[in-house]
Amino acid sequence: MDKLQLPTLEDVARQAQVSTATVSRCLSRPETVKDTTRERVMQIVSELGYTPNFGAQAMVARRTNTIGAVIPTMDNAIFAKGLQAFQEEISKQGANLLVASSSYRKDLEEKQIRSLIARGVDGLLLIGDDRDEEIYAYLEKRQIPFVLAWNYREASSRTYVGFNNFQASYDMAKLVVEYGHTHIAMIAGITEGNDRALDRLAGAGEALIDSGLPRDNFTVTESKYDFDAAGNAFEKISGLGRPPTAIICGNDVLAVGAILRAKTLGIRVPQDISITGFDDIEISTIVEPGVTTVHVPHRRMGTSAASVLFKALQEQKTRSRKFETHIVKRQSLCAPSGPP
Amino acid sequence: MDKLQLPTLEDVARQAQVSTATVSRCLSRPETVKDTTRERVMQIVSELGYTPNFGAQAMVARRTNTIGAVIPTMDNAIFAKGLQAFQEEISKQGANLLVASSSYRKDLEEKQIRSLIARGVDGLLLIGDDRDEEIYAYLEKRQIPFVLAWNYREASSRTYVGFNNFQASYDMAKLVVEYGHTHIAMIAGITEGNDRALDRLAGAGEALIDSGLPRDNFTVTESKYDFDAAGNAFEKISGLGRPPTAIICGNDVLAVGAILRAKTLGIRVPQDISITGFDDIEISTIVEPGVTTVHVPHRRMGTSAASVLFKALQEQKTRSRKFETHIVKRQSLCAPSGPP
DNA sequence: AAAAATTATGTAAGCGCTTACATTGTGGTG
DNA sequence: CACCACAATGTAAGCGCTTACATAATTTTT
Repeated sequence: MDKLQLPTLEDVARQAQVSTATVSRCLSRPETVKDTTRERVMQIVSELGYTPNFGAQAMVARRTNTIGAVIPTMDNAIFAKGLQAFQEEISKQGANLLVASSSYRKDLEEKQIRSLIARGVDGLLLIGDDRDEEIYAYLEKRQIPFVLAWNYREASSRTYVGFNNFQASYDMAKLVVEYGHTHIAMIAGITEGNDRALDRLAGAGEALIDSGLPRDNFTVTESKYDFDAAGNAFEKISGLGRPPTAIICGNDVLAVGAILRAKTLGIRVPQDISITGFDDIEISTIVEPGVTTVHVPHRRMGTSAASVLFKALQEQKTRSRKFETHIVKRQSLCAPSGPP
Repeated sequence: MDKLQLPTLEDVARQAQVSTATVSRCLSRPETVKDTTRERVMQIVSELGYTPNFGAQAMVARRTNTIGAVIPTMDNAIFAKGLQAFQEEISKQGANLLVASSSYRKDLEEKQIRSLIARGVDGLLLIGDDRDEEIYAYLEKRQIPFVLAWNYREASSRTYVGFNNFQASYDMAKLVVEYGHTHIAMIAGITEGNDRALDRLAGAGEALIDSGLPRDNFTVTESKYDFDAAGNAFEKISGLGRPPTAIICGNDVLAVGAILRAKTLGIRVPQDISITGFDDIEISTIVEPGVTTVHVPHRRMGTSAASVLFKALQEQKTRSRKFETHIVKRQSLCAPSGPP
């Protein structure tokens, strides 16, 4: 069977005995058409099950009412919550969301961005800001409004909707020090192409230096965001000659992965070693001990990203939006139990 | 500043001193153009940063290379994993994914489906099959290929890519009975508009009847998919005159919610009461005790849904694809500890 | 080397819609 | 009742692209 021939504006016009212009007006600005005519037209429209052709409409309107989003992965509670909220807001505004994922790979992300633009998205949601200048230039050139989410930078001409990863991580590290820890490790996310991971690493590092701890007391490992990889990183760290008394993790997945492995190894958290997380996703409350972590307002951030983007679409200008984070204390962090 | 005037095919053609047809061919079927010409054209294309206009292309090609998906929510590991895999496959095929969520509401789902179709999606991914006949008629009329995922029905003309929720739940209930439980409750998902939840409820019910248990020994509560609601359901059940010794939960979120509340109430799982889940999402392995649950191959299902859809797009016919599930035994289910 | 076959390119007709502008209809004014 | 203002509708020119078909260039065949 052939691709069905859908009814066109002209079909409606013919049957309603009016011109295509009138039908078009009935649909887009009904108040400009006489009541009796409009009723007759709309009758035919629904009779025929007419729906305007998207391509044609997009072509002449020069917009698609579609927003694109490129996120590292959907399969991760960190982005899922925010993205869901983003989508809801988009939908509320009568637009649609085109999603692509980059698997945390710069090259793939660039490909996805270009693809979404070729698909005619009106605006873009991107995560973080670590990408080639060339991409920004392209975005600029094509005049595509975009917002950078999940991070925030004070002095920047770009539009951010997020929080200060550096500061939040700094605060967490300071807290760990306040608890009395002097030998600290960090399991960071892969920092390559991930400004959030890098900022969190840098923030923690600076806090420890500011606290006067010798550099040697701070060990850093990078790990992929999965339980097993984090577990391996934990195992390596805990096997060190003089293991740290606390591990700051770049996010909750890493923290939970570390805790799970600790259990396997018979290491008690937090008595033997403290562990902290970042993001405050669900699993942090489920694992035992609960993870002391940085709470991030995922949903509000997603919703806000959408509204900022819409504002950019209507007016020309936008302003960044900064969210505050705070530390949620659970059980995975406590004071070190003295020298072994 | 005005909307930037992007370069068109004609701009490229003029600068490369060829016709628009040649430029178009360079882009779509490069092998039909002489090497020297093609190189000259491509040079200009990249110089101008030309990207074909989506609307125009879609209009004449009568396809958008876009697949739509309407899922209950992205903010839930159940769909996130599968959707991510679905998206990856779509992307591999050079198409894009348009996502919408229905919040488990039939009316919203219908709206989203219509909206996606108006946006010109070439095919659709839908979850389950409980929706008005009218929608199927519409899909049929517009000849939009679609697959129904996360469920599977033997005798149906529609295309399913999923598993037998009824059977899987039946098996789980049978297992619970085998362990020796005779008083059993179920915390089901909201079954209204959710065939998976309904099938799981029905499957468990039938298993208990087949096992010869009196109907009165089986209590059913429906609950939203969140920890707190599930916790409330658990509390209600555990407060009954003669509480059941096992609770079969419609999915893992419900099971974990129940376990969490049990802890709060000082009820031991599984010693005092056994709890089972469904879906085998991450949290089932993290919570203590680990949840005995039905493992579902989320990623394979997502990938498969995409390929089935592409096959539908190319040829006309598709076949459903059934996945097998199996029970993963963890610690939340054990034999009842004898009469209280 | 001319004819035939093959390859490369150009011409132009749409695809379905919106909208500026032109035309026609309607009712109010002097 | 001629004239004007305004409302309702129609006409037709694109929007940027693909592609069938026509034409020109090149290679193969005899």
